[in-house]
Amino acid sequence: MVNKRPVVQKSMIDGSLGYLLRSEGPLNLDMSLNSGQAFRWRKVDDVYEGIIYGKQVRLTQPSKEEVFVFGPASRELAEFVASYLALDIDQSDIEERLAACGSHLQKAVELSSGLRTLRQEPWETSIAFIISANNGVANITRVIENLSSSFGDRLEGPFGAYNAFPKPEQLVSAGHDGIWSCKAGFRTRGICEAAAGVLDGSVDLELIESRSYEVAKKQLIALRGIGEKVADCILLFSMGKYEAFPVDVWIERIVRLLYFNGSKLSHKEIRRWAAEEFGDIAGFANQFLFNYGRKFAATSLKRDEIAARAGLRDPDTL
DNA sequence: CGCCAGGTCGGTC
DNA sequence: GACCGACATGGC
Repeated sequence: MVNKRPVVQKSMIDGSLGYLLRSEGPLNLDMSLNSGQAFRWRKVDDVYEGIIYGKQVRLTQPSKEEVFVFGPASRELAEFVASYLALDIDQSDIEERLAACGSHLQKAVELSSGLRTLRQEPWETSIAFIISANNGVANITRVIENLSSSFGDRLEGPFGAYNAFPKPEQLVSAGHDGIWSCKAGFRTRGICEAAAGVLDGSVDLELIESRSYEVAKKQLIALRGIGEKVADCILLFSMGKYEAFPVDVWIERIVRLLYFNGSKLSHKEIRRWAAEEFGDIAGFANQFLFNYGRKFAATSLKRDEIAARAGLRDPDTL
């Protein structure tokens, strides 16, 4: 799955110095940064500004399989960016294998070719997806921003001041009230406990990452605010466990519609089905199916219409 | 007012 | 095991 190291070279675009990263296969930077995996990227024209490993970066996609990292980025940072974007993953191979899984996946891949599964930082990703529980993307983004501006380090970057995502000790000293004031709601307790655990060492995210998918998932689920779905998101988006298949409302809808004629199906059954169907690349399939499901929603394909398409009389069975 | 959002938890049966 | 209501918050 992982082939060559991505090519990183010093370069210049429109008079700006920086590094050019070459991707292994299709890449759609815009889609990859705005597909609900990451919550802190801001777009201005065709330039994306974000924070990777605490460093402020600006990216753009000058051509089909390239990313430009605006200077003054070091080679080391450029390589972090390449790793974050998972440019070393052979995306052509992934997309071909998924397309071979059937016409639905083929369409889903066609729709979102170049959608990468990012390799983010486990700590920030864990908190972000604890926040995601029964929440909308706009709200999740707002809470993460509130936490960062209230408790993260205020830093001067090459493109202006910015706030790093708070470290565990910063969230611990923020306390329950501090986190609550960031509008985290009932997820506050989970955030507090996760921060305390990581700080005192009883929760070791690196160690969890080094375990098998099954063991790592059990250890994550032991934490408050992390259930099956959130654990799978953390495992997939930050720990390279590509067999993880997070099942949320969107995945449930699209899987039921495309593969089960709209009939009811428990989340457990969906996970089992995905493991059977996609095996070690279920996580990539999940990303494409999720985008596919969201696309339906964007084109105002609501419950009734989905039901009609699936040939159902009762949209309530959806 | 209602329902929904990249769900989880602590009850029940 | 499985099902169910409560849970903060904001948008529509």
